[in-house]
Amino acid sequence: MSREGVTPQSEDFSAWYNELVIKAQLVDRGPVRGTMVIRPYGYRIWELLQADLDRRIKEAGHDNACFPMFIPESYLRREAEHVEGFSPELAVVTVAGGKELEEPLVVRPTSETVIGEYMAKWIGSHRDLPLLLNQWANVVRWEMRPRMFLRTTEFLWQEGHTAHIDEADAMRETMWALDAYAAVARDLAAMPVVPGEKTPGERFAGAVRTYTIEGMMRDGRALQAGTSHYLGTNFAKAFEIQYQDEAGKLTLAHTTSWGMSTRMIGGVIMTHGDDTGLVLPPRLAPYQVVIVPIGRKEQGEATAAEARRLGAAIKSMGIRVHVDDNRPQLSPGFKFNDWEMRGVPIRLEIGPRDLENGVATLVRRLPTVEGQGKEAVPLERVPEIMPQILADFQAFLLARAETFRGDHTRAVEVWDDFGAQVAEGWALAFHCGRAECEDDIKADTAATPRCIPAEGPAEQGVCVKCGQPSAYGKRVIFGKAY
RNA sequence: CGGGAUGUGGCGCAGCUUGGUAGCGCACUUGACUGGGGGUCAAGGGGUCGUGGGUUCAAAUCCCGCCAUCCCGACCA
Repeated sequence: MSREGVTPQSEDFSAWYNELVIKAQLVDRGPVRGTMVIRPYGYRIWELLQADLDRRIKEAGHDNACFPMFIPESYLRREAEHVEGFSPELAVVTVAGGKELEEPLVVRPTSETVIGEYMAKWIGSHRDLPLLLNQWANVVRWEMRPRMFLRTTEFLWQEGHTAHIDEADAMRETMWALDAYAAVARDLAAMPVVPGEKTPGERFAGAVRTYTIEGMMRDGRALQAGTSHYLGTNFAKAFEIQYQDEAGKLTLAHTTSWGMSTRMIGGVIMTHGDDTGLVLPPRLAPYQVVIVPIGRKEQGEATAAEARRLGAAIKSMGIRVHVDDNRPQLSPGFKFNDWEMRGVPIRLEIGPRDLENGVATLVRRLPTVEGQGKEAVPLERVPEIMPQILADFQAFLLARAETFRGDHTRAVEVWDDFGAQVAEGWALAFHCGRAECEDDIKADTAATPRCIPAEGPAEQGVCVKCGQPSAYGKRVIFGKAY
């Protein structure tokens, strides 16, 4: 790792990512394998995501709650598929208070089981439904191969858990959550995503149907950025979540669960970042604007004073701004590079020359249609134009990501073209729907079915791999995934 | 769990082959100059060399064990 900057993304994407998350001060390595310390700069991004999603969740009628992180091991066992799916990655506490425990405690990998137990307790009548719960929590999954944000041993997320009177209502809920995730990804993260259903092989352990939003990273790989599950009556059976219907008959509830995690931050990094470092969409940037005063002595005092005054004016517009006036040991050039690496959307420079001319020098993190290089903006106009500049930059990032995804997605008709396409991006292909066939494809190309896109046109064909008739009535997106 | 690598001031590394005073760059502290794209000079502070044992007059260096982390593959939000 060199002192200046990061390994260029174009040279080694993986090294770029690993260095960048540390150097941009988003995270530090945790003391335990696979864990991360989320530093203030990274945590602020999470808070911004969280604030928006939490608002949506509450507006749609859900209430936040918080369940214990320790789950009796026996709970997990009650749903056969669920326990089978999670067993390999559980952290289990067997000793506590200096004594061997009678029943081991699992550190929650997700909370369907505990919450199911309490749903059963709290639901009696059809009038108790729907029960709409959400919790913001940390969960632990002992993953084989950790990667900052994308797959850490412990991560933060939100998990929604709901119980409904019937399948139709539960499915409405499932799709509501998926839409909310797509909206957060698109509107905040400027990350275009494809909503769709997972194939049976990729389904959540214990779900009847799993839905996902898939984003494309700048190396062409796919990232599952949020999932929503219709759990049918699987957990209702296991935990006896039932209600008396209007006729007085005891009936199983239909449940859902849905989650979005700190992985989304990894998605932001890999959707927008470039050789220079992070590129943060304004709506998620801890600092939307950074002001760098230039000059020493009296000049420095004057520019710093103006920078602070301008900073206050910009802040009063509701914009997150930082004045970099407390690091006299660093040269302006260093600061420029530093803030670019850390992904700040807009930089304002105020030097003696600017002051003479009554302007600030404005620089965008990337050249956009609105502005290319540096431009001088009259000081008094800066605050009023800033909201639009930020909005334009946000829109530019989304459009750029959409273009990138379009350029790296192709329909593939024959197996000979498949490998090359998934090396670059996504392949839209027909598939027979057989799990063994998915496995063959994965063994050959490392690609997996990412989703059956909700928006995909109805089409029939033959499986790109084995030639059998296609399933699903449309093409499936294949890609290499994180 | 397989394959590869690494553990030496805060960070990045050299030193190990051939045992003998622990070194370099960056960062940090102080001062001066400098400041519009990763400054210059000067003077400083800071290290049980991952860990346990062994060999030796003497171990960062040689031998054995252990631990941890990272990277690449098989599982996953």
